[in-house]
Amino acid sequence: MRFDIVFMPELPEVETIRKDLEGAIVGAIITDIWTDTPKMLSPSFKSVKAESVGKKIVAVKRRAKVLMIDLEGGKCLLIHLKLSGRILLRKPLTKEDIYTHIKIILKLKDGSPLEFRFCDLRKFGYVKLANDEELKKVREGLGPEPLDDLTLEYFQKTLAKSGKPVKTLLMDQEKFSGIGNIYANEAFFAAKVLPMRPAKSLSAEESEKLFNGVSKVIKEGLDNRGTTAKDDFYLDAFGRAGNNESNLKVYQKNGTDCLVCKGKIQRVNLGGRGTFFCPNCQH
DNA sequence: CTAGGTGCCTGATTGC
DNA sequence: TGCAATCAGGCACCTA
Repeated sequence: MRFDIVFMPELPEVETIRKDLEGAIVGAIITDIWTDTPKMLSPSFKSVKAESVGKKIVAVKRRAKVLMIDLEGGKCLLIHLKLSGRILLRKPLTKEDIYTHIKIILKLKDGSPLEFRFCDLRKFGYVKLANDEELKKVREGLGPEPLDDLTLEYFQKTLAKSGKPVKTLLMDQEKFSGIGNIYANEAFFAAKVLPMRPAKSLSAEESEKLFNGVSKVIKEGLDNRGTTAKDDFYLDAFGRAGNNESNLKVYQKNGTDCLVCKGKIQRVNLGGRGTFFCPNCQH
C-alpha cells in the first residue's frame, strides 16, 4: 500500500471537501499565509498574501474539480488539488500533519479555530488569485457540471463529433467536467461500453447508457463522501476517508474476477492513463 | 481545428 | 548490493 502517493480527487471528492470547508471557514478572516513552496501560488506568493490577508472568506464554491474561495471585496482564490493535493483543517500548532507534505497554510480567525493546510506531495496543485480572465475560464471554459447542467442531447452530440477514444473525451475538462480516472472507468463498466471505442462509434443507446452511468457513479461517489481506493489515500477536510471504495467494480482491479461474469478485469493504457474494464461485460 | 508530445514532481518499482 | 532508469497521473503548454 502506498499510503500517501496519489489521491486523485475528482468531483465527488472536491465537492465533499467544499462542503466541509463551507461549514467551517465561511466567515473566518485570513490572518496570514505561509508556504515553503511559493511556486504553488500564482501570480505570486506576495500578491496572494497581499490580497488575502485581512480578508473575510464569504463563500466556498466549486466548478468542476476547482475550489473557489470567495473573499470579501470580490477577489477569489482558485484551488486545484491535481493528483496529490489535500486540504486539512487542523488546530494551529498541532503536529498531526507533520508527515503529510504541508506546502501552504492559511491562518484563520473569527469563525474558525482552525488552520487551512494545503498538503501536496507532488506539488502539482495550486492556489491562484484569479483575475477576470482566469475566473471566466473556470466558470465558462469548462464543460457542463455532470449532475446539474449536462444534458443527454449535449452528451450525445459531443460524442458523435469526436473520433477520440470515448474515455479520453469524457475526461476532457473542456468538453465535460469533474470526471477523472476513477469515475470514468466505473461509468464505462456501468454502461457496459468499452472505454477505448472511438467516441463517434457509440450508438444512441450506448451513449445514453454511458450518460446514465456517469450520473450514477458520480452520485454514488457524492453520497459516500468520495473514494479512498486501495492505492490512493483521499481524505476530506477533516482527515476522514471516503466510503465509496466498496462501489468500485473495475478501478485498480486488474487481474481480479469480474463481479458480474467472473471474467478477469484487464488494464490497458489509454491516453497515458490506466484504464480498467471487463472484456466480457463491456463491448 | 486536432493530435501528439513534454514538463511539472516524487516515491515505488524495475533493470542492470 | 547499489544505483539509475522508468513509471504514474491532471492539466498546461507547445509543436506539427
